[in-house]
Amino acid sequence: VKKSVKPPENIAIRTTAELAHYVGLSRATVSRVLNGHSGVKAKNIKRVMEVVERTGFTPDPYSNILRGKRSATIAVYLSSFKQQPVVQKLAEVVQRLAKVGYTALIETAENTNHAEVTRWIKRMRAEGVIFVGQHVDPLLSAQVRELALAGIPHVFTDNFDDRKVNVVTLDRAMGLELAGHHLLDLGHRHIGLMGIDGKTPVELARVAGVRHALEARGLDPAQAIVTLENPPPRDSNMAYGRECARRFRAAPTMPTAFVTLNDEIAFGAMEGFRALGLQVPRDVSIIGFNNQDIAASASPGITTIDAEIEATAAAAVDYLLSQLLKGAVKSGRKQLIPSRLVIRESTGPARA
Amino acid sequence: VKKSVKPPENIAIRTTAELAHYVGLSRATVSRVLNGHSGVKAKNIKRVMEVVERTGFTPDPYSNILRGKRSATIAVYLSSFKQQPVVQKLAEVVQRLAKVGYTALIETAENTNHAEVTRWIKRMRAEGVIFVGQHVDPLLSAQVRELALAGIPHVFTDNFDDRKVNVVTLDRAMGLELAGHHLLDLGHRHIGLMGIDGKTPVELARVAGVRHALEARGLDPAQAIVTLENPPPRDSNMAYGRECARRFRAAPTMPTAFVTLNDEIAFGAMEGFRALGLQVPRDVSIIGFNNQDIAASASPGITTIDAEIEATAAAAVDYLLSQLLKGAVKSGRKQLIPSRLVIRESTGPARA
DNA sequence: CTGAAAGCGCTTACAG
DNA sequence: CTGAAAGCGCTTACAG
Repeated sequence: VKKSVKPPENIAIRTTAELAHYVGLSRATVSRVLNGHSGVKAKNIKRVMEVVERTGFTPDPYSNILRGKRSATIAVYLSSFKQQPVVQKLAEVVQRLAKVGYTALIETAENTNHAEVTRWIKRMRAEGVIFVGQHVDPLLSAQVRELALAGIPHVFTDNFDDRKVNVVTLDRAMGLELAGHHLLDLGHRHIGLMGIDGKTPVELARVAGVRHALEARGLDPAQAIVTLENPPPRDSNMAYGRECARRFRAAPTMPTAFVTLNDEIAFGAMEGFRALGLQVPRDVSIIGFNNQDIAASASPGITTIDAEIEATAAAAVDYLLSQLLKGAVKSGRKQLIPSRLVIRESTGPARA
Repeated sequence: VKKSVKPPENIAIRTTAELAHYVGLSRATVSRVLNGHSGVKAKNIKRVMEVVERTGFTPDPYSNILRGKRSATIAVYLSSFKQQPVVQKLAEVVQRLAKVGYTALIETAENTNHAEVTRWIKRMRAEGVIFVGQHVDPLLSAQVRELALAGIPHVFTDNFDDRKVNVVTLDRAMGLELAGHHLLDLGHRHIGLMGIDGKTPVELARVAGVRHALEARGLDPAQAIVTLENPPPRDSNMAYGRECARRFRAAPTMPTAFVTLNDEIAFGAMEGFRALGLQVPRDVSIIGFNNQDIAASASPGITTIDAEIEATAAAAVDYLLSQLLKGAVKSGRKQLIPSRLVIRESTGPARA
């Protein structure tokens, strides 16, 4: 064992072989020190660690992956980069994965064909997949099944229309039910819907939430829920809200309260009603959805249902990790994240 | 060479060795086919490709990285996940990298110590780094220098206060200069600043932009630029804008036009002035910054300076790639992305 | 035109 | 307590 000369500060150690040579030990022993194995002379541990700390040497992760170590990598497949909430959820997921030592590999439906998802995931040796955003391609079902066969677990963070798929998503029905009760408590008896006209499962769940609240009070949903016969086109959310306000005002039954698809529509509606001489919440109450910045910043602040992006991302990541930990690939598990109503100033007592 | 039996559809081929065995050839030949090398019998090419296509086999990337192939990986280091524009720029960067075959590895200053950035990048074998968001830690300078020594190129997508560092960022001074000229064209002679009170280099550049516009018309900036002696605290941008409006209204000199730090402040200011009985743009003109959704959706639409997030991300990625391509690590390069004024309805002729 | 062998960097039985 | 050797999956000189 030759004494190591006091080295220059900028010495670069790139491999365990170099490190071993430098400290006058074998690669095996150096590796043992690096991995904290017992049965190495204290003197040698010290000698190795001193150099490691000084040079910042870290073993090449790729050789270990090659040897069969897990890649510590999770694929995140986005519906799109263009949508604000999707990107926000992505950020949350990436962050949570990082905290438990996983690196996220990100891909979009915009770049890759849905049919290639599986191949991409396998090629990258990802240990699991998280789907973020609204994925609609039914081909994805087959892909997910193929992944399961390959022992790769998955989870969707938004509704995906397939019984066999794992989904963690916000309980929107619950959110709307809370909104409904809140408005009923305030004495409202006619509730207008804005932007919730579609027939998608997600939107139907929202309507069902309002209906439940009404039925719980013995009210007739068919009579209490008011929709526009002729909703305007929806290019800009705010403009849509403004125009909805105008049309509701002109409609035969003008409700005293509204629930909306999102905060921007709610904001536009507030503006619209104000322009028509109505005051919020004195004359009209309005509830948003998502609890975006705008809901807190608007004046009056908008009562809204929180999107629970953090909780959803956390639950999705946790569920994926639990599959990974158990080495069990699950399917068909549905988890609903409870909704939360954030009460601000845009809702008030119904006018007598 | 043994004839391959018609295989079951779900055969799994995981390595070139398995593939070679399956088609009755050597790993070397299979590898040649996989990499499109010439000098393989057409019959054998066909035989291999047929199985590759059916099974979706892709060679393990990690073994190639181990052999010295580039990792096709770029580190993206964020200041924070909490800021909207940072996350947006991240999305743009990730997307652009993906398009040219690079995978982004994402890390935040929130999780990692600035002092560990270099180590993280080296450990992950990233080929380069993109810094996104406002990084303030001066320790980062040393890290970047260390990266350069290791042959790893970098670029910042936001101002970073170090001459030796590569930066691609929006020409904010130009944006404000355009805003200034626009307002002067409309006859305004007193321009109020909202949210641009700080003494940071970025904010000083903004003020300089307005000053240039004024000086180009022979006006005295000291007289034309109006600031609040007592700006309110800035917790919420919208609330800040509203309160600024109130204080300017009460101040000795009430400007006829305003430039603001961002669209939300502009929005709040519009609300604030409206609440005071002033109309936009009849009585007051207001210019935002960033061209966020809210600027387009507001009513009136907000004249604003586009943040050019896409152009900035594109230029940053391009610059990093060019370094990678040339194998040359550069330093001290500053690139300004030209600003663009988006004229909407919140600006109009100065009242006589 | 094809195959056997070497080698990328690491860790872990195995042998001492 | 330590080291020489094997092996992860791939590609590429080298030899035929």
